[in-house]
Amino acid sequence: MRSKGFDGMVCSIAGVMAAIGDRWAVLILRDLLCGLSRYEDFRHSSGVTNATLSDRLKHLEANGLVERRRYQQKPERFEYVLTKNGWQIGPAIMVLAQIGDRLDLSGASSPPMKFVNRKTGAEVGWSYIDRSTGEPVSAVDLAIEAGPGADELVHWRVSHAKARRAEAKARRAEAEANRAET
Amino acid sequence: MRSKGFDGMVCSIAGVMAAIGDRWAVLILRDLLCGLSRYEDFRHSSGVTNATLSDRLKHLEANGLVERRRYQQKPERFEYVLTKNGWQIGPAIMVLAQIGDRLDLSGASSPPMKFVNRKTGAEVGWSYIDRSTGEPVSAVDLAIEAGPGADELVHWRVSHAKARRAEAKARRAEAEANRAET
DNA sequence: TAAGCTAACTCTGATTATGAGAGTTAAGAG
DNA sequence: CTCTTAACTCTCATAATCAGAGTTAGCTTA
Repeated sequence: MRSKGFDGMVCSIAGVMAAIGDRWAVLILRDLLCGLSRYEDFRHSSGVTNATLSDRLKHLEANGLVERRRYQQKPERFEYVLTKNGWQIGPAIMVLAQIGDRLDLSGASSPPMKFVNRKTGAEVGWSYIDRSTGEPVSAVDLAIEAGPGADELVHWRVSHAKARRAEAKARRAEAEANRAET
Repeated sequence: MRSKGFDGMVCSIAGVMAAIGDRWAVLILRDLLCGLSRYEDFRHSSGVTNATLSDRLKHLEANGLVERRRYQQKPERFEYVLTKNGWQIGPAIMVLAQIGDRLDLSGASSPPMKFVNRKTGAEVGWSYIDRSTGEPVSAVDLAIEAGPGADELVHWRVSHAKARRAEAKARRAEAEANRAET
């Protein structure tokens, strides 16, 4: 894992990606969320190689997302379980799965996995919501702003993006004008 | 990108991760969602190196998430914008950001970015919802099942996970019994 | 007219990660 | 005494990444 450049970034997204590690780790997390817990489970489930799996488990452990613990002595055997923090990654995996289904990237013609309410059996999805009212919010109404923890780069990103959108709008207006002229 | 093993997997999560590419691509996607669009924007924003950025943009384009287009001639200059499919990745990035904030992985003491409703200014979050009723669903009620597109491996994963949970339960019961004995 | 500058790259060479698979350890099973 | 299982570690060839230099084409400033 070449995390150079990811360390020291002020960005929640970069932070989570660094904590996870790479795409193999995402598959391990998927398996952990399903309920798998052993080295050989992960190997069988995702086809990851020994060196990579071993490394990724250590990384997840070092980042507090996974806990390694002995489940038997004689011979010693270990399993891996999600920590409290590790469970927090769940929603990201679920959203990823549903995006994959929608964009038809699963490799199958219909969803290989589904998420259900274990009490009612109903299918579960997700939605943007207004944090104060709890009302659903449409994707088109979503805007990104600098938060209280923003550093200079984040401010640059947000304001520069605004400028880019303005430029694009101006170009569209000009193109429109040119078309009207002819 | 060593995508060996990711090709041919029947898994929506692996599919999206393969389409995205790696964590640098996630940062590029973040920037695109913010509104940045040019090569130098991405470089400045994420600190990615030339070779990697160039490669990642090509990969995203090849996977239909990003479109490269000329925005001026003399000299020729290009920009990158999200395609319709590319916009679908948005929720994943947002969820990732909010997880990072909650786990305090942003590198700052408070969120560097926030998501708001551009109409009302209210902060936007997300929630699990029941797909038929639209009611919110609690994370503890969420269960993963094999879907209609599941192949043998997915079925194995789901049923094996169930077995693992049963084993863990039995071990806990035994440990409980031992403790009661003494 | 020449030297700088900008945007969007490509190229190079040293370093680091990955994939495939063989080997290790410790214990129980046949 | 050999086989099997679980959880790894080791090796080596190959592929990806980093840092930074170079390229191209048309401005712009002196």
